[in-house]
Amino acid sequence: MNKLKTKHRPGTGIYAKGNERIREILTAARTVLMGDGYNGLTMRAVAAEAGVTVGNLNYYYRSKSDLLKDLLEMVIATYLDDFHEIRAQSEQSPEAQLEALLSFIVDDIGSKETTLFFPELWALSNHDDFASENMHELYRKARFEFEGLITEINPGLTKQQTKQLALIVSASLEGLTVFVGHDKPFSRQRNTIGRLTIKGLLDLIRNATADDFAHRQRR
Amino acid sequence: MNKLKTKHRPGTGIYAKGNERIREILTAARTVLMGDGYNGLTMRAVAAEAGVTVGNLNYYYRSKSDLLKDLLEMVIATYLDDFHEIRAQSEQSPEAQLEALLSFIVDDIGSKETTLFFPELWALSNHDDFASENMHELYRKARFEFEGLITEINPGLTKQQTKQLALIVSASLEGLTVFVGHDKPFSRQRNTIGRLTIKGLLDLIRNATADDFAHRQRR
Amino acid sequence: MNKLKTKHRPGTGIYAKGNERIREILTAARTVLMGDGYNGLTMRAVAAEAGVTVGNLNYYYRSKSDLLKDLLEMVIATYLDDFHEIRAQSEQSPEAQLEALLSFIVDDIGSKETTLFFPELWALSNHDDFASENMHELYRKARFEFEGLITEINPGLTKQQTKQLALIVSASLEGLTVFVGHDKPFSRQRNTIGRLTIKGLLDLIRNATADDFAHRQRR
Amino acid sequence: MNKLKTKHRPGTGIYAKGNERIREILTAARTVLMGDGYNGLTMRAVAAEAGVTVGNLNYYYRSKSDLLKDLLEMVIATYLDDFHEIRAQSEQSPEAQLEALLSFIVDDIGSKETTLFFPELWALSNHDDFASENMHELYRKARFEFEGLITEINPGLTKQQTKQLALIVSASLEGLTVFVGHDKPFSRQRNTIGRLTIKGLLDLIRNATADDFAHRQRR
DNA sequence: AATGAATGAGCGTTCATTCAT
DNA sequence: TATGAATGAACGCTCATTCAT
Repeated sequence: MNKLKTKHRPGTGIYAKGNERIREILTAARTVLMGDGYNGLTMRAVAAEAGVTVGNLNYYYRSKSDLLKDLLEMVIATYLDDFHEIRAQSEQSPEAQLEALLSFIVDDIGSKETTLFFPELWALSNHDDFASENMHELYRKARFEFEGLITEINPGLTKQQTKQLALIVSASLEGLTVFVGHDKPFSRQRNTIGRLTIKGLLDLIRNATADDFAHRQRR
Repeated sequence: MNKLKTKHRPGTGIYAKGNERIREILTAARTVLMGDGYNGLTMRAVAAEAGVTVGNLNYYYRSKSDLLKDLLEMVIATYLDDFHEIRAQSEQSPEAQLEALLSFIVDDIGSKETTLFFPELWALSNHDDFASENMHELYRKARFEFEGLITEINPGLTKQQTKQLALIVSASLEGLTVFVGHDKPFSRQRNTIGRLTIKGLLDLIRNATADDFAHRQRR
Repeated sequence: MNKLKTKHRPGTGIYAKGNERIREILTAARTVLMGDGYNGLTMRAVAAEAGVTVGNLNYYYRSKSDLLKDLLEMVIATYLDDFHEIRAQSEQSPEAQLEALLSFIVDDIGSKETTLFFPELWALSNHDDFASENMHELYRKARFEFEGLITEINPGLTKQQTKQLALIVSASLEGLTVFVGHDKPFSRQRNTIGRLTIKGLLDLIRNATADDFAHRQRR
Repeated sequence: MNKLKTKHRPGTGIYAKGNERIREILTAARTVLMGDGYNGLTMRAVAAEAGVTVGNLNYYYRSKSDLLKDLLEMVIATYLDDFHEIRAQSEQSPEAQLEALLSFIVDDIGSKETTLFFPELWALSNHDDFASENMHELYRKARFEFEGLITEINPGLTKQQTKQLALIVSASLEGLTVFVGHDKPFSRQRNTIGRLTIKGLLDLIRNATADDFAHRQRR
């Protein structure tokens, strides 16, 4: 299902050793990206972090852009994996399932990785098409999970209305990152704020009617 | 009131000519930052955009860091100015006032400047203390406007609860940037999604009780 | 007698104010040269030290080279002035007079100014003709003082032999700078070492015979 | 015995090719330093002289300071090597041995390399700790050679007195550099002046008594 | 699969100098 | 006299990338 189109140089990463190197390189790249931002993501820094020479890094990744692509795909794939796992575990009411899902996201926002990675991704997506496409694909898949549950909770909504609600749910939580993420000013209130945000979203989903989606004239 | 501590080289920008150059430089820097991201924000690029030599740019800004500081302060100050203007114009019910304020923010999210600037700021704030402090000061002042209105709408809330609601309001809207911002995949649905998000937030504010803020044990 | 051919821009330094500025600039330049070496002697550094703008500094000195020339001449002239003063005070035996003169030089070597200035001058003289000429003129004048006394002490020597002895006297003392100068490893033994060096030189002068100057074949 | 702690980038200069490049670079750096002084010692100039790109120069030497350190150590080590060779060859009387040693130094002062290098070193040592330390270490080792011979010539001296005489010997010769060095005003009289200086020093050593080192009150 | 060597462009910054006012 | 503004070259250094081995 995950047709991962890896960007490392064709003919490399064939044997176990090379394959492992690639994994080390990508992990190192993630570390560097989170630590110093995209600005600090240099081939040299990645090579040093991975304990590899610059020449060798360029053997696996012919260009920095290729490395970035694989890096983004790897990190994003990781988030999707986590996501699928969570959903599989739930066997409760749709509300409870959605709440659990959103709670998981709030918790995840508190992790260092997520707090540091996503802002880089958001910024990158404004200047890099590849980053933009992959990011939106990630969010699309995440919203897909929400949409199923939203339909169960409020079956009267049209497909598009459901999608719009899913978008709001996703965006509202993402917006918390900068404020309650790891080491952020309100990280200690993450739980309270997260739960309250989720409550508001669940209420919105439950009570939404066609009227709420009507086009209104701007004054 | 706005004690702007500019960072350009002391002794420069005194006459009209120099002062205007500084303005040109900052505008150019903003353009470059939004166009190519922080990564593309080089002294040479700014100088070229401003139609100035590198030497002259360094005459006004001794270091790139100083330039960035003034740039952030300028852009952030602009947002605060807009903000104060909006609030002054309202003489309606608190709900209507808050709705107007949030609608303004949603509209602003649709502007190219905001869509491109804030993700850079979020990313930067993870690696640069100055950016972090100024960003959070901006948001603090924005929330301050919300808090007054929230108190009027729901006077039963404690100070802290009000603050937490204001944070949720701010974060939920900011989160929309990546999805309904300028040239983003859902920018054409910005109005509908924005209004719906605002509705959910207003409902949350109206109906919030002390219970909603209670600490619940995590499993 | 001192036909100081100042190098500052013609037409400047005419009035008292400008003249004083020039003095301030030269003092500042000397401070910078001694503090940071010739390498640190930049127009900007001198201007800052003198409390003057770069533009104004270039008004007085059209080029860095002109400033350096005046600086060298000023500092060297100062040394010559000191020198003449010393000699005038002596009314003792030639040996005592010479000893007093050399003692003065040893003391002077201990001063921060001399310790820092002369090595710069020696290095400069290898790459800058002007510096070389002025330096050697200074030493020539210094040796001239020695030569008169040496002749009195040992009248049997030819003119050239006297000159050669004067050169040895001068060089031997200058060589101490790097070792017993201000803040140098042996600065605390400056007195003992200086006196012993002087003793050796006086003995050499007293006992020198024509034989000592004979050309001997190498190997 | 020579624990040369080279400062070039770790991981470089391993193969013959790289090692030779380093040698070329250091030679080029020496040439530039002697030709244009420390002031003219730029990375670009060294790279050009060595026939290497700036990038490649920085590959071997991460910083100019590292390059300077290796340069100083190399040149200084060369002088020490010469020194040790000379001493080994002598099997004559102590006076003759010392005279030979000092004659060698006088000859060396006449070489272009020494005439140009040492003044730079003296100036540098006033502003650069590394240069200062290495320079004084060089002189310390040189004096060590003298001290042994002085003790043989005049066994009645204390250790400290011997050391002071050695210092005078060293300083007196070094002081000649500026006057009788290569292309200096009195370079043609180097031999005569050198021999006479050496004679004075040998006499001083022979005749020195404890009295000469007594502390005398300054008037 | 991996190394060290090398390139050339570009980075932020400083410099001596010029100029209009 | 003196200022602030401006230039263009050069500085030390880092970068992504290439290449021979």
